[in-house]
Amino acid sequence: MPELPEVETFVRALQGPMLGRTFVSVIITWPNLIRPSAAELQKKLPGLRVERLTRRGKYLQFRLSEGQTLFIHLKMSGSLTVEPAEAPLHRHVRTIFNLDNGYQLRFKDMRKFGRVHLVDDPARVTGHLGPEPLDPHFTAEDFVARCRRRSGRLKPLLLNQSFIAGVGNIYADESCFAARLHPRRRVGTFSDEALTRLYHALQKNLNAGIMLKGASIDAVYGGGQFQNHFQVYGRGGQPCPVCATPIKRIVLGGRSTHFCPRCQPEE
DNA sequence: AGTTCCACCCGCACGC
DNA sequence: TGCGTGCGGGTGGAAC
Repeated sequence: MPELPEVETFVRALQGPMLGRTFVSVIITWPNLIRPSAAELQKKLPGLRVERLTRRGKYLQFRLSEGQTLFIHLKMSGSLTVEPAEAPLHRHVRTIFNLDNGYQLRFKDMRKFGRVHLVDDPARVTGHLGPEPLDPHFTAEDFVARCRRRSGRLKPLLLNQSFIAGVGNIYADESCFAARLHPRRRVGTFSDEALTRLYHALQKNLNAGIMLKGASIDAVYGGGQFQNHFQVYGRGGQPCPVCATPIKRIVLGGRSTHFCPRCQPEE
């Protein structure tokens, strides 16, 4: 379910319980999620220690001893908890990582879209990702230049992880609204100024999401508060907070898309 | 001849 | 019962 801010929230919550811990064993109840294979994870992971826990795009990245890296992608419905081994097990837990202190890292994923990767070369998993939108080295000029090399429609481009990493459906819609750009327009039709507005809108919304511990829009992930600050996402038919025109909902690139037809004119 | 774009689709649960 | 929907993204064929 998470986008960048929600994944970041998981990373921060898990750092305390996970840093310095050593994996003891792995229990796999749904092998299809594991890459390269369930057998390989069970063979290689025991004895490896968590040295760093970070995020790259929407991946959680566990830097392990012996140069190994564990990636977890939560996709639409995944979540992670650290619980005592004796705590009741939820039926949607797909992978259980036993730790050296009697606790377990539990990967729960109702829809089974998530992925677990254990690799020696991180680039095999995240090498295709575009820049981090909140990286201070990634400037507005970089963003505009990147846009100038593309020809597609705006929103599908923002959702393309090889164009920019970590942006999903909510933050794309909210950022297009904040920058007053129609999500279906071709990116080449926007001025440098418009794209610079979008760059700042993305940073502002992603940072707000992180501050509020992400958005909780269903029962799978709770605790975040960003859903209370949506301007357009999920608000089809309701008045635009700026001009009171009803928010439109369309399908774009296969995803529901929300915008104000007056604040975000097409052409 | 690549490269880019876009619809489709992958389990599952929930609400109308 | 049935259908539409979903905080993602890989795939493959179509279109530049």
